[in-house]
Amino acid sequence: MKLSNGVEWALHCCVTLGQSQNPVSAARLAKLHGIPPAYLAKHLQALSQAGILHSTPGPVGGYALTRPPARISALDVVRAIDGPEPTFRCTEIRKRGPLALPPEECMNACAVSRAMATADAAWRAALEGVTIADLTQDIDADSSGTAMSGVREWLAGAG
Amino acid sequence: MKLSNGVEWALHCCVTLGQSQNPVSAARLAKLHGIPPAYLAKHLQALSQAGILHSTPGPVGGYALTRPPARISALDVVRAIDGPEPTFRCTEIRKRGPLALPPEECMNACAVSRAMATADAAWRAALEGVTIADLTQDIDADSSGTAMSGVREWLAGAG
DNA sequence: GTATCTCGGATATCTGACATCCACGTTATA
DNA sequence: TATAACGTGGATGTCAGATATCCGAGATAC
Repeated sequence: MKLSNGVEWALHCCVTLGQSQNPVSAARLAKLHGIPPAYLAKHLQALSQAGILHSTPGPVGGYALTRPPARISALDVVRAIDGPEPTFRCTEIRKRGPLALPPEECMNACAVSRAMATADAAWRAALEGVTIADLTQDIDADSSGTAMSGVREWLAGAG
Repeated sequence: MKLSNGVEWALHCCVTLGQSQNPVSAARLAKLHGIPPAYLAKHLQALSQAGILHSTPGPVGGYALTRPPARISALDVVRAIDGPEPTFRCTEIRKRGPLALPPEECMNACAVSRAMATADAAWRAALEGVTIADLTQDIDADSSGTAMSGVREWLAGAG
């Protein structure tokens, strides 16, 4: 099991966009983070379709957050990039083999599926409790308060 | 992100093995659950290497649990099948691009990585709280107490 | 009105999961 | 002792999804 690394890019991009009042193009976001521009564009599209980012076409266009960083959770970003499907998909083993259960006894999810779903819910709850604002603050604290001001300067400059 | 469906098979096989005092061959486990025998054998090998199952070669051989079902957690099985790697791998974005941080400021994990690791720990903790014995009891309750007796009968018979 | 910059969807490549098979060592039974 | 049954490990083929890229549609500034 592996999480798409696009999630990491998307989270960092949301943190960055929280530092800018003007739209930032996909190309500049890619250059700032040192990642492939064409591929990042695909993930930004997903964030846009999920309602996390607002895109403005034309010159001086780009992407911007649709709401304050404190109202965007890490779970929102993960769902947008990785999809809403749970990590575990039940194959309904109990309906197969010589001891297969009749469909009328399989109305609710099987015990294995329920246990995995509970763990999945715990994972999602933890992600829901972290916002882009939290991540921004933590990243700034890690750098002794220089990271975000550096980002703002870079965004203001020519890049 | 997707969890290998071998995890589902492995959990069901552990529940089944908990109902048998004698070793059960991979072929019979596959037939009972209606899944491909050759592929299941691969996963059973992983469970054996992880110390969850004990294998006995030769005729009347097969697999058996190494400890009581109450002492085998769902996390043990997931780790054996899916590997110990966390769901999120940090690409160290902060070391790339024009604002790359020097290595001496990257001694500890970045904020994004920490947030994902926390969620991952919550997921694993939830799985650790569920044992094979719990799953067995739940499956039996779902079937009004007929499922496990049916499994025991099938294992005792020729199959 | 035009040129330019942007997003958006369609397209190609490539890794890893899924699934299978076979030769080998081991063990119980005849 | 010979034989049959079983797990072990490696090699192999197949396929979905992630990775990576390109070009057309649309909007804005000049």
